[in-house]
Amino acid sequence: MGGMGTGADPILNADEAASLLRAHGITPTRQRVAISTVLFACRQHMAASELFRRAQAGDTSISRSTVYNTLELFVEKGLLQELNFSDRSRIYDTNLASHHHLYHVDSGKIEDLDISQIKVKVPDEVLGNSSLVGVDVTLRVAG
Amino acid sequence: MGGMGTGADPILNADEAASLLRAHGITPTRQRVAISTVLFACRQHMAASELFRRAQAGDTSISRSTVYNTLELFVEKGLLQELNFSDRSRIYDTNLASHHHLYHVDSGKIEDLDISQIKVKVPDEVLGNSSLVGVDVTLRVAG
DNA sequence: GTTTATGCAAAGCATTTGCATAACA
DNA sequence: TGTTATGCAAATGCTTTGCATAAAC
Repeated sequence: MGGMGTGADPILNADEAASLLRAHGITPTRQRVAISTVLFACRQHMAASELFRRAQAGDTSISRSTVYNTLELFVEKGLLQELNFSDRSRIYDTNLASHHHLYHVDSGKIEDLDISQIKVKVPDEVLGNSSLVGVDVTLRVAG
Repeated sequence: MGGMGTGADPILNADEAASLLRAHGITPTRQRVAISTVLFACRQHMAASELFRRAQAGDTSISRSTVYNTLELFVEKGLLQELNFSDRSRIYDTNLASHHHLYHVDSGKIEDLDISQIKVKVPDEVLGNSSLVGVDVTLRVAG
């Protein structure tokens, strides 16, 4: 990865997770803490469905609805970013910084690229009357 | 759209569709011709599921499997491009040229951008040992 | 007559929904 | 008590699969 990050440590224990949630205006319930832990334990991109599976496997049993509700809440509160890969699943990213992606077509792995690593030039003409909300770049690579 | 295209006319009749298919090494069955017609009739991005619905609505009845098989075949034979938008559906593009996308976040509409309209600079370092297969840029715009 | 394409119905998978229960302030 | 969170089970939507039939060469 490109040496980015938000300054937070990659791994959280339960107490740290609770603080993080509170800091974002989220009531730290047992389930939300568990989800945060799974999410930030392995700093990587994770599908909602996979998170549900992992959460169930752990000691804290959590329902599907709660997982989906919670992830949505986390995005709303700025704790996560939702990605746009066509996996027919919701993919979340603990990396909050604006960044691009390197997609390994063979393995399906996704890596982050620092925003500064890719230069994109968008002429005003292409936007017309619309305003630019964001630029997503995905480099597809093989091997 | 950005004045691109592959030189083909936007609208096909049945005979033209059959020729197009043959030119790509595809046996022009009744169903495949019908699918091509729907696909190229409205030159735009279309989801597999929507194509299925439109095809059924038309005079030629086509099964789900045939639609999905055919779209896969068309991609394989270079008649279509499959896109990576996270709509939880397969989206196909009749525009074969390498190009980028303008995504209207409000309406969900997708527009094509000519490859020349966006300049992207990818330093060699970010690729490591992998080789670049493609660059996908999506501009998210509002309003 | 063998290969290739199509159709049908069911299964699979991720997500969403409605409503009842539980936790919390 | 009233609000907020969770759980369960069923429904939804799109895609995939297996196998039988039909069409093409």
